Amino acid sequence: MAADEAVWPDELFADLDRTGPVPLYFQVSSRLEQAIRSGDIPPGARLENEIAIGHRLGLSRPTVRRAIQELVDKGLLVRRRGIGTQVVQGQVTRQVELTSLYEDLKSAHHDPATRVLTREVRAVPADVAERLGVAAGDDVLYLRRQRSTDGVPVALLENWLPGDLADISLEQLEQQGLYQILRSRGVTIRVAKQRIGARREHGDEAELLDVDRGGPLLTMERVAYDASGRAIEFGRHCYRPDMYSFETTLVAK
Amino acid sequence: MAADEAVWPDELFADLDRTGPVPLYFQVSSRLEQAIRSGDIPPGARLENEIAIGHRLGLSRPTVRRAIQELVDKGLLVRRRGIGTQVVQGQVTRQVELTSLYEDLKSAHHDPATRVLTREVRAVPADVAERLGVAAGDDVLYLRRQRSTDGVPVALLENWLPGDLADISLEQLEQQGLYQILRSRGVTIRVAKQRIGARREHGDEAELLDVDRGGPLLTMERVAYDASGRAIEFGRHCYRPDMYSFETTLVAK
DNA sequence: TAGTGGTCTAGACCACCAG
DNA sequence: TGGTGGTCTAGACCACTAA
Repeated sequence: MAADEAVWPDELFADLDRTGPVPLYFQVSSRLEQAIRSGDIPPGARLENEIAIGHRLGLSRPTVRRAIQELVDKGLLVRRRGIGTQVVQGQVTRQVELTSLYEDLKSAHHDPATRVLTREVRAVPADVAERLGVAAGDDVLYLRRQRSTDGVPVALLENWLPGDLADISLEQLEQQGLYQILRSRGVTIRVAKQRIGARREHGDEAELLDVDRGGPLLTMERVAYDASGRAIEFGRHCYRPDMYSFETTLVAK
Repeated sequence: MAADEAVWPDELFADLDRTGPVPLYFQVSSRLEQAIRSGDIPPGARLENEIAIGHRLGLSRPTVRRAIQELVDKGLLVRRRGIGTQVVQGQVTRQVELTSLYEDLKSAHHDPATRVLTREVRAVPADVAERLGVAAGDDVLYLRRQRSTDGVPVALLENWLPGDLADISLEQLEQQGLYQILRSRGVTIRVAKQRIGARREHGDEAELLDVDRGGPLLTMERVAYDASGRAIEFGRHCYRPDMYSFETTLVAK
């Protein structure tokens, strides 16, 4: 065994649950991720080889491989043929995930609040109809919300949803994120396509976001689709750049 | 066979190369991707089940599964247990990939050009030293470049590289992207962590980017690591928001 | 009930890299 | 030369969905 080989506590993986609904590869990868993020397995440490890990845990190599692959995709591990698998150097950061801003802020231990500025059913604008895949002139639900965290305005959110989702209540919107509401209605977002850019403030945005007139804003446009490929939501958001930015980890294929 | 079942031309997959270095799953996924992007397999079409595809192509199910998974991860296909695999609705967009801006622009059939504003070895600033993981006061290569496409300035790129990469020539920098130069030296980027934001123009940026004084700029900071986890490059870039934005496809796990 | 994808096994051969 | 990850096979059982 090499000197820099990681030898994690056996008990960390001793109690795999083979009867429950949680996949074995997920149990392994999530515990391994926790061990890395907590520093129990330090940056630069080498893992045992895949077959040895499998033997140690009583798992086949493909299952171990899949667990490791999860963390490679997250940018926590690096694999090199002929060398082995290592924990990456550098501090680990959170991924851009398919969650709403509300959940983003909540998981960062802030106190998010939503103020609904507009909620009405109206005819869909032409540019939105195209992105949402609905017929021109169809009724859609239009939302405009102001999102704050710890009392400071962070974002202005404009959203358009197909007419059959128009019965989302104002109370719900003030207490939950949009994606959370959709999930509770059995609508699950599977794919989203988004574009991040910047532009100058205009209209009432300076007042609502408490920024300088004509100052810079970070913008995001997104179309979200459910499992059947149907467009569920089109959003056009703008953020206070001193309060919010997008983090991503990219992994070469 | 269901009415909406996709039956792609057999000849599209008839000539799999089992001897060459290209993995079978990659041959399948790339041809399938092309068929989807070209519209030969239309949005909403259902694929055959995995075992049938495997039998048709003479491949085992895990190999077919992996090919399909590649396209699911790219947001081109959606899988549902008990239902099947479908091509997503909505136009397909390009992924944010681990390439440099130069290659981004070049692949979009534009004509990118680089003007090197500064290229010198200097002591590393404290904030950069931390991100690059080098000792305070170490010599690093500092680059400042102006990137244009079709004669219009698009971005200002500031980069810092460890001292042992300081012999990158000015001629190279004006003719290739930074990542391309690094690859030709055997340095391969494997993981990058980036943050996208916005801020106000300041200093000489208005002149160099041909934008209004104090106008909005799209910004990106990035640390890139090689396979061993060593930081290879720290970049601090700003973009003309009317000329550039970041597109991403997000897939729920 | 029949069909789908989700997971898992126990092997195999290969390409690449270090010593 | 020995060890590593990269790829591939040929099965198996299960959970979920639609008819």
